[in-house]
Amino acid sequence: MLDQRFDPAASEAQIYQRWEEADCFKPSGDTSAEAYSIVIPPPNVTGVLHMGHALNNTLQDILIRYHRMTGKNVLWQPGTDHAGIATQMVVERQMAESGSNESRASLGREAFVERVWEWKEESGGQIIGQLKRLGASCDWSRTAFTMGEDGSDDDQMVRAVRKVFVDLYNEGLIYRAKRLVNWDPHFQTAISDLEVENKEVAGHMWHFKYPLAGGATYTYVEKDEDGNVTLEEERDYISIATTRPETMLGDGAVAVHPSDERYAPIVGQLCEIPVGPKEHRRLIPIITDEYPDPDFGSGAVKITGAHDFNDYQVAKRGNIPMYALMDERGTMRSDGAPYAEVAETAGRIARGQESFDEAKITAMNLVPDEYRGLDRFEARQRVVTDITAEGLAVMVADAEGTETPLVENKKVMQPFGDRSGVVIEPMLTDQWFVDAETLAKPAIEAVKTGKTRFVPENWEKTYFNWMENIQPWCVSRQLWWGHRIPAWFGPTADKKENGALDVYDYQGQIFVGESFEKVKQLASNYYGYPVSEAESITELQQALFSEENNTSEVQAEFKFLDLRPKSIPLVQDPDVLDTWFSSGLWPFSTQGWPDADGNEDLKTFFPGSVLVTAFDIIFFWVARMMMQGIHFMGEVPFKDVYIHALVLDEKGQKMSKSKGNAIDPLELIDEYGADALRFTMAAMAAQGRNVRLSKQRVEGYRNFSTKLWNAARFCQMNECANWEGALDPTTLTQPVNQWIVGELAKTGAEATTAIEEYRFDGAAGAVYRFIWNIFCDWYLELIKPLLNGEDEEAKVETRRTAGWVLDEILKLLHPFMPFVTEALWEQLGEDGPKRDGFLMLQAWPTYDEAFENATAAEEMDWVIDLVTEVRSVRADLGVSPGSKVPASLVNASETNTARLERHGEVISRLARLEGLGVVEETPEGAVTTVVDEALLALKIADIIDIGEAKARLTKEIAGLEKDVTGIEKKLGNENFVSRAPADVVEENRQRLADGKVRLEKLKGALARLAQL
RNA sequence: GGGCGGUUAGCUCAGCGGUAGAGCACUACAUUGACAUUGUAGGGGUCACAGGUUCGAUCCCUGUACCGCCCACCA
Repeated sequence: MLDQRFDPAASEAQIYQRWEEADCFKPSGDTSAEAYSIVIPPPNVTGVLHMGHALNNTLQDILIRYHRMTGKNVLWQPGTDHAGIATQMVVERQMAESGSNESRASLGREAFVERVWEWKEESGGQIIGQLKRLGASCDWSRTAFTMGEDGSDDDQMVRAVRKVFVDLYNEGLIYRAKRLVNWDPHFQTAISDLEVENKEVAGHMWHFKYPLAGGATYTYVEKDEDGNVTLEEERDYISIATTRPETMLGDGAVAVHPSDERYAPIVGQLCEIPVGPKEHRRLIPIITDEYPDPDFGSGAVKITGAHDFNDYQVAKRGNIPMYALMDERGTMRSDGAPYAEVAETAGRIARGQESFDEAKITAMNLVPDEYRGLDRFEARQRVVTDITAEGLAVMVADAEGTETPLVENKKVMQPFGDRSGVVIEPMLTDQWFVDAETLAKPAIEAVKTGKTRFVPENWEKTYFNWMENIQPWCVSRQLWWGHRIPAWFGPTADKKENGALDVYDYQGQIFVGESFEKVKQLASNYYGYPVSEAESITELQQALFSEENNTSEVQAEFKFLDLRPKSIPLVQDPDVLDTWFSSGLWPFSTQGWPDADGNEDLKTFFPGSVLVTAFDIIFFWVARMMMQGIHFMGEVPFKDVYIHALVLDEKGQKMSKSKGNAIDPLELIDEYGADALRFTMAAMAAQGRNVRLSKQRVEGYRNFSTKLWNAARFCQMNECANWEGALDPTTLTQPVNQWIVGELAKTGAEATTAIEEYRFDGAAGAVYRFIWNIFCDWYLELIKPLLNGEDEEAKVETRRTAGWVLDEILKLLHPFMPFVTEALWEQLGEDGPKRDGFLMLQAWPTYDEAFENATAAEEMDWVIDLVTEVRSVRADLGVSPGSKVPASLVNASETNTARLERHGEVISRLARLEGLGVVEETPEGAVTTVVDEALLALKIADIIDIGEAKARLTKEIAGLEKDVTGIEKKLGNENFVSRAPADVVEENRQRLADGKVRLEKLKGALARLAQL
């Protein structure tokens, strides 16, 4: 006998364990069956399950369980992501909080990475355990990790990443370049555009005067739209607006639009940056460029190529030097020569008296001595203060004529690191870039031609928009935790005819290969000398300088001539790859690529059937998988991309720990069970919307599972449970049984279609309604008389049908509520013939047309309508619920007379009636109502308020009259009759006829009431 | 500035060219009879606004207003 209710806390883990031990999650291996595969979006290895995961993985598990039941060879590929920045951050924070003196720096690279591996081993199982609690039926024996087992050279995952890097490099699709990139001063690494969040913050716009060189002046003229002069004055300066005064120190020019007549007289002249020691004021040229907007601000823009993305473009176009001002922590540089000296050089460059190259500019630190080492925001304040003190701020007069510096308070968009939260600084650095534009082209094409389909479709637009405007992808990170870039730097060297080398710098030459062994070959061919691996530049320097190697004279710094070294030292790039670089390979790297022996799985399970993810990582992940998948596999990585909503709190806010509004899915599982949470996720997963989660909703679905449990309990008590074999609907004789199997078939079809179309809410809703509103509310009530009756044949048939329908219900509900359904499947099976294995491995139900019996459906609808009508009348007229009311059906048709004979007992029972039969005359003292063609008479006139009964009828008549009038009007409209589809017209005629008949009867009933 | 989406019952949301729906909440009644994590009945909506297309619009089109989100370089 089943317990009173299902206890998720006690059962779920145990059921899960038995599935797992029985290898239920593994692919069937039946290669004759269609393959169905999904790769899990790998959660951060050290992460914890949040509501987004709960939704994401519930939907995947529904698909996986459904397709597994349909007999496919199903793989749900699990795994975790090493999550470079996030994990490194966690471990660093732990060390800081532990109170020990250890830090990343103190440990050094090797020990620190070792520590992260330890942390991965320690906490990496947590999220997987949590996914198991949710019921995720992944094949855990294949659990993958984006860094492989141990990150060693021969690890398959590592080899996959290296091969991709090397191949792309050799194809010219990965290159190293000095570019302006987003720099995170907190983590001290470059990050990609996507990892930057632009936020609007309160800022200021300062206006400063850049005096013309040598006190030159010009006539500044402003005109309105009609060309009338509105301002004309002599000026000895050009006015500049900036939100970032500290970057003035690195200005290389002032730019104006070529069409801007105001500044035409001074284009080509020099002006002075109004900051820094007076005696070393730096001069910069006034140039023209298309970039400045003459209508914005003063129309003149300072150009700081090394600290602003727009300025960078202008500087590149105009060959303007880009002076870097900050170090990797975002503080003002304090390296290099004293300011006076550097400013002098810069001056000569500006006047065209000295040539320059990239290396030279990079080495120049133009931060005045007194600002060196300052934090960038502190420096900003100092610059503003100093300029203002000198009277070079643009002044504005108030109403009383008092002049104050012009400082506009305005909202400015500022870039923040999505992980660090600090202001991102554009920095000129050497980084590795992927030519995303080239890779994007076939990825765009694949979606255009439908090889990959977005569901819902509208996300294609988002995808196209981003892909068509894609920028080079910066893939190098100055972190320690991640895939080390397989590139080695060696000295730039010329080979001389005598076989000796002239070496010009330490690491100008790049060798890319999958291992040092391969690179060694490349490099020794290149140099004509053996090569060795050095740990660092220092080591490399020492090697080059060492006596035994250096047979030459050192002519100048960085130059070694006539070198005949025993070996040439190479240093591996210290940087690691962007996490998404390896995540992008996930669909095939998890299937054994690039190894030949991995190809069976690869053939079977690649491409994936569908990728299930939220829209916030379309760019980060989906796009990258598309690009890398198509490039390396020659095929799209998945056929469908199902984009689901974000989980928000009840108020529609994004859940986050910091806001404190996060609901922990594990707490919900503890409280209501995984099934309830899963069903909530499915029911709320309407396409293209956000999911607002409330506990109440989860509680409601927990109640649903209890409802099912009790229905099963009822079946069990009545010996309905667990009958063997299939059910042949054509052998059924009882209308109620014929009807329920038809309703079940409809539900099955509805649920199946909905799942196939990724309408999880539709599928969940269909099953929910069938179970609660049809099976429990009606069917179980309707069969009670049969189960308790004398007719043995009918009893057997009913037990059999009820038990069979219940089993079918368990199958249909299983993908949504795997635990309670599996528990019922098992426990119901205990009394009868043994179950044929786990529910989760049963075949998904399909039903042919024989299950639908229209006659039985009409009959049972009539029964239900009749009962409902009586209940409604009774409730409205205040008849006490317990009392039995004498009732009869007046002038019923033959059909309904027969129906009443069959179902009179159950109708009487459900509607609390007695003496129910068919009569020809309306009995005395009866209140009547209309059911179908007949009048239903209830002998309650003496116990109710006649006024209320009248009111009830009057209201119904009024409503019906409104309907009838509306339809009459419609049918009176010639255009409607002639243009509307025939079936719609016919339907309306029928409704009108039915309505009129009913109306007449209701009016008759009201008249009769009036006589009482 | 560009793009996407939303506006339907008190709340959260489905629906979608032809009778406006669900869950929760609310109201009334019901308790030995599978289930109070329950049952029965009920109240509640000019489907944001304005035009248009159509025999017919909550649904399609155009515009307006608010509300979200994403992308974007205005110093």
